Amino acid sequence: MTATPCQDCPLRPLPLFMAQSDDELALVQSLKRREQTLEAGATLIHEGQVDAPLFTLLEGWAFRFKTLSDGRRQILNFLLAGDFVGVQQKMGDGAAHGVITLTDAVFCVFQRDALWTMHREQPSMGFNVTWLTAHEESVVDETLLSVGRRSAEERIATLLVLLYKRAAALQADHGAGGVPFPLTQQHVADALGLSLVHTNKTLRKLERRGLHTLVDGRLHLRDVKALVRLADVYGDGKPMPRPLV
Amino acid sequence: MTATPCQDCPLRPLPLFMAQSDDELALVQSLKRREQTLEAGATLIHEGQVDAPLFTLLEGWAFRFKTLSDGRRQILNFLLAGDFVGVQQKMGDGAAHGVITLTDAVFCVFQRDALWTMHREQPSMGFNVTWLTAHEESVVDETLLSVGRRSAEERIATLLVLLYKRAAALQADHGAGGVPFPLTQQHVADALGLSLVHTNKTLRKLERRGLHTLVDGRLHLRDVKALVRLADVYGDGKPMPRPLV
DNA sequence: CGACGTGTTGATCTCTCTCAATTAGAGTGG
DNA sequence: CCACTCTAATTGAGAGAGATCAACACGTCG
Repeated sequence: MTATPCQDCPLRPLPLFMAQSDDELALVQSLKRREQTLEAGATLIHEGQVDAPLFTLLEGWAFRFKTLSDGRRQILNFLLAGDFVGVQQKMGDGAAHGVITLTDAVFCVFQRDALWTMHREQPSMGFNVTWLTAHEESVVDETLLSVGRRSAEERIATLLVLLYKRAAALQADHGAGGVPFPLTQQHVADALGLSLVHTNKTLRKLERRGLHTLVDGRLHLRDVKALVRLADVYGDGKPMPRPLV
Repeated sequence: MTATPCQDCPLRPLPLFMAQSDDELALVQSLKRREQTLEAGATLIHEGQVDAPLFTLLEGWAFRFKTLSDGRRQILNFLLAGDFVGVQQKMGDGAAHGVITLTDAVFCVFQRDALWTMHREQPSMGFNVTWLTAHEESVVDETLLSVGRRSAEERIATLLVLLYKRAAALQADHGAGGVPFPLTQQHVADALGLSLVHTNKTLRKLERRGLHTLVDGRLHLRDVKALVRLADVYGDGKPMPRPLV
């Protein structure tokens, strides 16, 4: 439980994050409650939980999800280092989604009213939070497009390309040596609205075609061109620089 | 083009919206550029458009969508009076989604930097925007759950229930006499990731079973209990009071 | 009156799901 | 060191929900 001072946050050096003023840093520091370490597969937020605090994912992978009462599960999006969790259930009846870790993970925990304090004391950070939230929505939008209108092959290609880009952006080598891929096929299935079996078959098909390899928890894209063509994603999909909160 | 003063905004009396201080009203008023009236089926924002301003929907219905290059379209969510449009494409490469009206509609247009000004000058409003954005994401989350994990019947039931509640909340009679339902079956199909034909058959099946009626552009829920059971939505789905921006 | 958009219905077709069984690796305990 | 167990990945076979193809009905509108 040795909380890293925000000043030394491991996220700060990453090119993905914008510089913070001293004031902003001090404010975040003052709102930070503690750090929370969870092992892989642990639940950070239960579906329907009330009063969940706010989190920033410092290290590791996690995902947000919703389930139907008979157990069918839909993964809403994946959370990587720097992602913000918990803005949604602010106010009102509790979390509409759960959060579970994919790997051992470290979260930065903020008290519940931090969101408002941040807006009030440092509007620039409030603005960043708005932007971050909007950006997360656009990620969900893209997944909805996949699940609603892409074939199984296309969905998988899209997921591989987008997750690869996000993970690569967090690495020094920008993904040259592949990126960690801590999802089981069940996670992929739940994220794309597919069955486990069909996910497996489709994944194997793409792999046999030489589009990617997936060994030992690491993802390599072997034929980005073909994957992008399948995925039909706009632009180069590179994430924009994001504000750090 | 007689712009309504925000003071007299038709949205304000609605129970759904929170009271605004005079300062807040004055600020919004100062940021408001003009009103824009569009007829049904018109494009407010083109997919990929850059520099789109911010909008609030004052009157009518619209929807956000994305398309694949071969024309397959996914509707991301529906916009009703009071909804905010355009936070997403702030910053960076342009809108990731398009917006088209379903009915004749009136939008309140804000200059592009209004988002930042609002945060800076009135943090309470900035906070509201964050919250509104997060809330919209949760609507998309719910749709993703539908499209990913619900059967065609369940998806349609969910859409009917949720749209009904949203529309009813905007009416004085709270939906007693049904609510307007300006979607064609193609819209329903595009929102739920179904084909037009299958949407029609499923819609008819539910209607024949007496769960709802859909005549003359108005939706009546005849058996809410059964619809909710099919939809498997948590809580009573009633929208929470929302901040007005 | 013909063109068009929307809704409706029947007949196939196929993509994806479900069921079932097997393999491989990682732990655990004897 | 060897069962034994568990989880994740894999593959085949059959079934089914939903897609596609094709017609037709109805109203509006120029």
